[in-house]
Amino acid sequence: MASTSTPQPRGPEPERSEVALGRLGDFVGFRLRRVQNQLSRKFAAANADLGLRSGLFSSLAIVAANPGISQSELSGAVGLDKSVTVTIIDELEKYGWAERRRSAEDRRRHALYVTPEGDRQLDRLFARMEEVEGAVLHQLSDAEHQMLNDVLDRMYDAVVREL
Amino acid sequence: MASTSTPQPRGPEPERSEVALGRLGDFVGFRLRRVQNQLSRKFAAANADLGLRSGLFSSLAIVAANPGISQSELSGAVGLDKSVTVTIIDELEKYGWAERRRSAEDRRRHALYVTPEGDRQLDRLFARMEEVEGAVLHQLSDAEHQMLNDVLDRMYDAVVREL
DNA sequence: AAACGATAGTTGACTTTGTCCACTAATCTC
DNA sequence: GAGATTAGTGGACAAAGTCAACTATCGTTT
Repeated sequence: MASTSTPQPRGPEPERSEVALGRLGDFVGFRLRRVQNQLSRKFAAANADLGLRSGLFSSLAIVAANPGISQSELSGAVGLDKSVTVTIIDELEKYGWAERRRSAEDRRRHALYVTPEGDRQLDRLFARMEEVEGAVLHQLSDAEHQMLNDVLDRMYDAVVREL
Repeated sequence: MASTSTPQPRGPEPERSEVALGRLGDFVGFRLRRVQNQLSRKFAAANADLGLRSGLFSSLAIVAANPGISQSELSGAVGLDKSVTVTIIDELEKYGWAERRRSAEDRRRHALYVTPEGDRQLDRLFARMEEVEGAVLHQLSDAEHQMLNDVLDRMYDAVVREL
């Protein structure tokens, strides 16, 4: 991947203006989206040099945490379609960060594993992510941070359970 | 940090395939994305009958809260490109929910206004959004809800300020 | 063991969404 | 008035997700 030009994720700059939010400000979903948009924008900018496809990082992280996971399970965990997962694993293999191994018990399955090089890359990515989040989390006390994680987990459980 | 990452020795026991998050669980951005994805999915499903384009709802809400706002200002507020805003306003006008009026002072600008019908539609949409969020927020105490909003606002201010 | 349906992975067509660039009309500056 | 700037528009393009079909394996039924 030496010759291709790196795609630069740039977008409209976050505007600090005096626009009223109105009733929109009463909803958590709006605040959530706002923060999350900016965070992912920052993370993409920090990793623009690598030209990472979105979803690649989390997929790699999930595989690392679940050695031998199948592509279907990975799809479910990351929330992507199976077909998208295929192309992500393709890229991961191309980079040499992960590999497919046919499962011995069920030869339909591809058991996924992270390579040592993939582990190193993951370390780098996690470090960058920590850096990006650090500036934001610095605003929060430890208790608030903990509360936030806890609340978000409960919200996630609630919203997932009712589907 | 919350209680999520649990190293699982995945044995050949497919009781309930719980996927480990690993280090990913240490990041707020991940949790944020997770919850927000599910929430917006639910909201889209609740409004599938209307075939709403994404961003249309928030645009309408912003116009309602800022009568006479220009398209550029709206773009900045919602975080979309100007060209995208154009097509959104096109749709809003087609539905009869909003309208462009040429500004008298600056004839380049389109001052945007929500129609009475648009206001009624907005009421319906806000009601649905409340319904969608209600199931999730029900998990939270009032104090937690308040703290969540406060924390998210501070995070947003922090991430916006450093650009 | 042959046949059936179900599952894992793959591929390709299609839609949606966002980004970028060029063009116009109007405004502002000098 | 000339030239630069801004608001809005249109179109080309790329990234990303959805969907349906297809192959190969597996499990179960008969």
